[in-house]
Amino acid sequence: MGAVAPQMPALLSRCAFDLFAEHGFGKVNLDQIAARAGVTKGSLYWHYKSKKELILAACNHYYSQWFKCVHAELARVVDPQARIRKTLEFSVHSCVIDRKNRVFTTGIFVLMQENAEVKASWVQFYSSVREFYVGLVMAGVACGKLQTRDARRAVELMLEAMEGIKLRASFEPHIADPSEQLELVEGLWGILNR
Amino acid sequence: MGAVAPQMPALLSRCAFDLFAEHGFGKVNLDQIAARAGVTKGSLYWHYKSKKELILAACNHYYSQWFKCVHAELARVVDPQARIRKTLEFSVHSCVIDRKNRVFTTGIFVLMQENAEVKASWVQFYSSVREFYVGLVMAGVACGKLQTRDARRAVELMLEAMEGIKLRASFEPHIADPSEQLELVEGLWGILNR
DNA sequence: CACTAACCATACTGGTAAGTATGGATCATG
DNA sequence: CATGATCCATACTTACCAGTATGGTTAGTG
Repeated sequence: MGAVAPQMPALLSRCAFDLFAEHGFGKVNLDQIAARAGVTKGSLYWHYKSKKELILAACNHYYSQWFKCVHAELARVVDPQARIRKTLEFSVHSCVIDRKNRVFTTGIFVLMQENAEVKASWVQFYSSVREFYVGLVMAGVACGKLQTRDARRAVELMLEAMEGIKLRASFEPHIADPSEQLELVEGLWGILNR
Repeated sequence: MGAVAPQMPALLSRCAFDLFAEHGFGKVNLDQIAARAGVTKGSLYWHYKSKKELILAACNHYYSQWFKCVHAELARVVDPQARIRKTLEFSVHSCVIDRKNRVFTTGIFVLMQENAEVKASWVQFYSSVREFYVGLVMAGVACGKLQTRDARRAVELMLEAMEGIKLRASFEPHIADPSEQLELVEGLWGILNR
C-alpha cells in the first residue's frame, strides 16, 4: 500500500461545507475547495469522482452534524414539554440564527431544483426531522402538556413556517438577529400547540 | 423611424417568464428565450442590455400580474372576512398549487442569493404583499370578525408559513395537489386568527 | 429617392469551470 | 530492493453561454 490519508475525504467535504456555507454554492468552485483542504483539484478527483458527489458528502456532513447536536442537547432533558422547547430552540438557533447553516441549507434548495440526488438526500433528512418532532409532540400530548389535535399536521405546518422564516431571513436578515430567537420560538410553539 | 415593434420587450419578458417557470432559471439560456419569442439573441440584446435586465423584467411581469389578479378577485367582495379568505385562497392557489408560479418564485430565491437587483425587487414585492395583508387583517379586527392580537406579526408568520409550504412542495409535490388547497388555507387562516 | 434609425440575424470572442491525461512521489509488502 | 497501489500536482481539453461585432433589412421622413 502507498501513503494513506483516510481523513482526506472527510476533510474535503468539510472544506466544501465551509465554503458553501460562507459564500453559497454558486460562488465556489472545485479549485477553491481543494485549495482550502491544502491540495489541488487533481487530488480532489482522486477522492470524489464528480462535483455532485462532493456536494452530496457536504450535505451528509451537515445532516449527521445536525442530529448529533440535537441528541447532545436533549441528553439530560426528560420532561416532554422541555424536550420540545429545547428542540425548537436548537432548531431556530441552528437553522435560522446561525448564518452559515442558513446559507448552506438555503443553497440546498437551490441545488435540489437541478440535482435529484441532493433532493433525495434532503427529503430523507427532512422526513427524519419531521418524525423526530412528531414523536416529541405525541409524548407531550400523552402526558397532558400539549393540546395538539393533529400532531403530524401541526409539526408539518411548524416546519414549513420555520423554512419560510429561514428563507425570509435570506433577504431580510434582521429577523434572524439573536435577539429575535425567543419570539421566533414562541411563534412556532404556538403553531405546534393547537 | 424604422419598423417599430413596441410589443417585443414585453413578448421577450413573457417568454423568459414562461421558460423560467417551466424549467427553472438554471436550465434556460438566452438563445432559448429568444427562440421562443421568434427572434435570435442578437435582437434580444437590442431590447435588453443584459441577462440581468431581462430577468428583472420577467420578475416584474410576475409581480404586476399577481397584484392585477388579486384586485380582480376582490373587486366584488366587501365583507372583510370574506376578503381575507378570498385573498388567502388566491395566494395558495397562485403561489403553491400553480406549478409554474411556484417554480418561478422558487427560482427567484435562487437568483436573490447572487443578484442584488432581483433581491431588491423581491423585497419590494414581498413588502407590498405584507402590507396588503396587514390592511385586510386590521379591517377584519376592526369589525370584530377576527381576534388577531398583533396583525403584523400574524401576517408575517402566515406568509413565512406559505413560503415554507411552497418550498416543501418543490420536493414533496403531493402537498400542492389541488385537493389540498382547502386544508392549506385552513392552516394559514389559523395562524392569522390569533 | 435618399437617408437614417429601428430592428434583427449570423458569426464570432472570451471567460469560467468541470473534468481528464499524465507523471511524480510515497510507502507497505513479498 | 523491486513492485504496485495510493495519493497528489500540473497542464490540458471540453463545454457552455453571456456578450459583441458586424452587416443586412425595413419603414418612416425630408
